[in-house]
Amino acid sequence: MSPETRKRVLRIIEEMGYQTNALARGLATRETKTIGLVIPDIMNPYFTGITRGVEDAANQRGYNVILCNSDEKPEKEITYLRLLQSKQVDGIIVCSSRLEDERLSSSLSRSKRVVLVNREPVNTQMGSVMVDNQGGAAAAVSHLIDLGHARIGYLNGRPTSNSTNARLSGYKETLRRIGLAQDPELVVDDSPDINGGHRAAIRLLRLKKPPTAMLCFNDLMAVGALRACLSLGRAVPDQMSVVGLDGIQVSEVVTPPLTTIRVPQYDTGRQAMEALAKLLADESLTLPKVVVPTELVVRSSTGPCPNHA
Amino acid sequence: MSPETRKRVLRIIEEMGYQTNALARGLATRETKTIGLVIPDIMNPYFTGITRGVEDAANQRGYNVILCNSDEKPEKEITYLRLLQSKQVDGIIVCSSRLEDERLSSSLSRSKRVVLVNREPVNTQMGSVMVDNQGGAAAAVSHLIDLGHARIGYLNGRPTSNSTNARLSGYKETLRRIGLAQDPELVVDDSPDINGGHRAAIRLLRLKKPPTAMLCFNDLMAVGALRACLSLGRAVPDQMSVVGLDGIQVSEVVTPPLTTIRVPQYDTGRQAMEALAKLLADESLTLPKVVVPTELVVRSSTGPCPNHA
DNA sequence: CTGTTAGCGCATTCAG
DNA sequence: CTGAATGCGCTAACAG
Repeated sequence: MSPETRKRVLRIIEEMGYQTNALARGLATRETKTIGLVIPDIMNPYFTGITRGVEDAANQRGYNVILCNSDEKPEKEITYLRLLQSKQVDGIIVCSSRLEDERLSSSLSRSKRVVLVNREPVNTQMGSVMVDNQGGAAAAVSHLIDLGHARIGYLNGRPTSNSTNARLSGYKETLRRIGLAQDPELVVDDSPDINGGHRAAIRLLRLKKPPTAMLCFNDLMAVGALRACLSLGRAVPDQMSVVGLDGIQVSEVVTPPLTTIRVPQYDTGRQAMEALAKLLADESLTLPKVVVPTELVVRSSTGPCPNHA
Repeated sequence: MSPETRKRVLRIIEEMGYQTNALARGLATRETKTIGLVIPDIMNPYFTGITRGVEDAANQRGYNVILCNSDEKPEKEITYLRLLQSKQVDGIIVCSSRLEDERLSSSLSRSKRVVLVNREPVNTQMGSVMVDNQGGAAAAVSHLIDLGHARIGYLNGRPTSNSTNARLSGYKETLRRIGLAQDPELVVDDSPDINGGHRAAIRLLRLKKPPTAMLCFNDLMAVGALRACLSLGRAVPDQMSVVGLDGIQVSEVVTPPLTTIRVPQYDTGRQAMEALAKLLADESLTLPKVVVPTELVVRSSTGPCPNHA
């Protein structure tokens, strides 16, 4: 055909909004430019940040992301994993999976590229992004010890979560390292949200020998603890110090602003996607394993130990 | 083959984790069981709730959702829309689009099923889910008037957004209906976040004749306003009433807890997906158009007008 | 370097 | 009712 006709045809095609069918392309090339993201719950601000980090990094590299909320239910997680693979996603990022190693790896086809967030890889083909939860909790405890606190309570989340265990052991480890007594009644479990924090804090406050400071599994629990102190008439930080973990937005908005350990959610997500992109680009590369650091943010919910002053 | 062999083959297939290739199926059936969700920003708690509502309803119906953050940038939105269509999603939900009608409809192929959230449909083939923003703002103003306030400031968001305009006109409309004077200097624009609210509130508080109450475009701005009051020494609600809009989680956690207009984000998302599913199921159905109601939640940031008492 | 063809893995159609 | 052929729209390998 003449070059002129050709041009006209191309322009018309453009005008009519023609776009190549990505399904057909995917079938032919075995590349969909789509990845799957499995998280417990997008409504949890912690995972919201991760999601945004993943999406930005993905978009930048020409990938789309399919969002899956597992609600920490193993069956839901497995169903999503199957679905994602049947949709031929190029890779999958799984956050805070609660599946046993066995079920997790059997739900993933051997060839699928996977990056785990907040969980040790279950085989040698997965990348991983680990937040330094243990170090974060340790820094929080050290901060309280520096302020003179010796009886430090810990509001634990649900013990089945990886982050929970890492943070708990950061707490215990630090107490031991410093040589402080560990009173088992100072560690209480509850759901990792505001209500759970409230309940757990009340239990601690009603102890015969209550702690002078409380470290909380996450900021949401810390907010609940703040409220518990308020309702029982304990002034924060004068009579009770409270420190959270995560550094979500509410932590700076509550009264008093929360001393917390900032965990860079956005960056975690971004790194996860970058690790996945590396796996996707180069098969034989050494597995990406990144550790995301945490940072102590001192605000107004912690102060010197009253008895100690 | 023998039925026994057959059984064994099927079992092996099952064990090896075989799953049908959704790409190939999609190519053949022209149905991908995937939808696209375009929102400004998942980090905004308002959209987080919508997203979860969409995802739940989608999952329940066997759909996956591709998440797209547009950051309210027209080019980004258009790019995503093209991408989603090239991936042959069955339908698209677009939240708070800032595109002009022309560009929005030309970015969508005529056959694609679309549901708009917080925006009037631009043609007769789209479904829509509208939050009753105007009614919500009106209820907030009425609440303040009932408390005796006559000078009511309004912290407006960016005037290019649909929600902003609806809320602003709810405010103006109510003042007019009651017969209260409208002082233009009582309406200030700023970015719809904590810092924007802080700045805007300061401007209002420094007026020669400051208002006795402030209505804020959203809860984030209201939190900023609360802080502004604190920093300028105005007691809330004794010297200044503040009301927010949205009912996100922070609104109940700040001090004092915010009186606000609750907008059911989750339900908005859910309804949007249900509307889309209807469009997908039945071509000739009357277009789903749903209006989501709002609800006044009175907490502790509003009180009687001091001069009036 | 351009133009043609086979095949990706399904669903659907048609024949047996 | 079961089994083989056709095509979905694209890319890749191939031939001209």
